[in-house]
Amino acid sequence: MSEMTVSRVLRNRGDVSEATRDRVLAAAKRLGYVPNRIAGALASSRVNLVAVIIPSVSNLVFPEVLTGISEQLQGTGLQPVIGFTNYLPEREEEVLYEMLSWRPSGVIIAGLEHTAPARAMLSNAGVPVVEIMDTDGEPVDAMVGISHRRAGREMARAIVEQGYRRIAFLGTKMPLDHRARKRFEGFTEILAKAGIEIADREFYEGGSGLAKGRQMTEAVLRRSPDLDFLYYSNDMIGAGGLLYCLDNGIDVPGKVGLAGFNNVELLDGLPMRLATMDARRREIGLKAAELVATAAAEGRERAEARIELAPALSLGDTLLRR
Amino acid sequence: MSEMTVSRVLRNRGDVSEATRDRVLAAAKRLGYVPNRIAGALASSRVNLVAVIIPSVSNLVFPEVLTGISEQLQGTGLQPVIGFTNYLPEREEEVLYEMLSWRPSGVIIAGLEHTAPARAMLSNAGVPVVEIMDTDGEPVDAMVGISHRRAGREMARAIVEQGYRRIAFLGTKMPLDHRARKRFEGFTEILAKAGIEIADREFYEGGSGLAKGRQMTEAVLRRSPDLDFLYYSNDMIGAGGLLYCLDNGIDVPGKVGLAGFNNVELLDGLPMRLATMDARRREIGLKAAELVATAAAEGRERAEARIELAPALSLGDTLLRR
DNA sequence: TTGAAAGCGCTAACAG
DNA sequence: CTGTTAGCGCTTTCAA
Repeated sequence: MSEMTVSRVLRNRGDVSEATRDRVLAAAKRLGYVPNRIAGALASSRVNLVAVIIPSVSNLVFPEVLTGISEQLQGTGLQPVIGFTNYLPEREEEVLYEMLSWRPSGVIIAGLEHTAPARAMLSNAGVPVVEIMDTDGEPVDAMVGISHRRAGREMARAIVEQGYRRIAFLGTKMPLDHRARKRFEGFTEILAKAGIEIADREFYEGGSGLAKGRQMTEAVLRRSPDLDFLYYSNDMIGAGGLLYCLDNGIDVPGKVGLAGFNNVELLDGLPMRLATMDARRREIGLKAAELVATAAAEGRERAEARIELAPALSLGDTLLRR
Repeated sequence: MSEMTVSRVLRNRGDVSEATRDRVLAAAKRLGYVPNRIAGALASSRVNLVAVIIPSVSNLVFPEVLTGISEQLQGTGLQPVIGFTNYLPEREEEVLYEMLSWRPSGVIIAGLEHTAPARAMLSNAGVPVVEIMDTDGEPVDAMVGISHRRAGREMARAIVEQGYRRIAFLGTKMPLDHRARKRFEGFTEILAKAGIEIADREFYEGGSGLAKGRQMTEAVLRRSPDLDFLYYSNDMIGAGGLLYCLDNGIDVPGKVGLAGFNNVELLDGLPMRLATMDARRREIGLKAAELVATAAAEGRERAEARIELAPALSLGDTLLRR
């Protein structure tokens, strides 16, 4: 029997007689044969891999996106391959180069901001590229996400409507985090329209966590005791802030209102529900994977879509009318 | 100039004159050339990929392991490629097959329990295989982790020593989660030696989170109001339980002591520090990656090591002498 | 339904 | 320091 016949059986392609097929399968199993996709890919110029490039996996944000991607890719024959950038543009460039050298069937990459060489690689990749999470900008090919500017604006509107006036922002140092920056910009834009200026701000570096939220909250309230609202760049530090306030007998949301961002499900179950905004992470993953899978299946070189999901505001118990 | 010279420049191999090198690099950059690793790998039978197979990334446990792996692999020229099994043995088998078909330079896989075909694939892979997280069992090649039986035993000892007697276990349904099961076994073993039987138990399915911890705690305390200790299978549900107790005026650790597992840093900052046990996740990732990298660099087909790290008990504020 | 030949884009090995 | 030749393990294409 020729290797050709074996190849046909293993790929379920072309016509092979039952008898031959069974013999091949039996032999493959007995020998523990695992086909060499490297050779297969080279010969067919088809690779069943989708490159997924995200900043990190400790952020609580990305696991859900990945879940969506995995789920959607099930059954398409495509496999996600994940790479991490640690929020470093140069690292992103390296990872992208590395992944493209494997000629994946598509690329899903977080954010719209990339170095010039990275953008060049993406537009020359010859496969569908979906930029995710953010829609405030121009994608190389397709994008799926929410507008973080809008998210910031909507939260600001809700806060102003409830009568809060002495408002502080607490979040990451932003040069690296474009999405947090855009939320901040949208946020201050609406405040400005209402004649309000950010009363104080507090930034942190390193991992977020409840403890970090406590520290920051203590620091900012000590510095500006008259604050009546704290807007956090994520739920984790927001939850820390909430716990700090409760521990210290600070009336929430009467004396101080609080809001976070992301709608982290893990945190349901806090003493109060933190006001937050759902970033639609899972849906972003699902949709991005669908775009890639469809385009790849049709042999298109681009996905070409712009999908903006609406961030969903939830007021919880910490942003109430007083 | 021959393609061979180009290849040499791009791989930094062999002697090439400065002038030629510069010309090649310039041309590569200008053309946006990205080498085809598929062809390269086929020709050289060298693949700079390390397969990393873990259950999921929403577990809070695995992100840290991945961080350790990524970190250690930096600079070795090796790249981790991650696959998810969702705790399903059949899925693990598929993912493993898929990954091995790319002929990675090494495999890092969570757990010691695999289907027979999966074990066969691992032992025939011809590359170093490191099984991580758990050391209670026989590895195919190498293993790095903690003994979950021992972790359960040590926690039980600490609890018994503090005089607790009416002890409940709260955790996942265990058929899928071997490590939780082993902790439970170690735990009950020590209790039995002290003449104590588990007073109650409560299991859950689906994602863990604070809310789940609250529900379970309420349910178990309602059913068995005389409990004096709750041992949770992870910190997240433990934290939920803690918040429940505090909200309901239950004296912790006076009336009820609490302990979790994992030492999730994110949760530092709760009103009380939960007793827990550090599973040494980051170090496991670091060590596993080091084993693979070393073996791969030396061209060995096996890593052959058994590294058991000691789980570190921290008593926090919820497992105090009363 | 099966087989034979050619070649995917690169690198090992050797020659110049 | 640079070039040539062969071939990695498959799939495509065409012939039988």
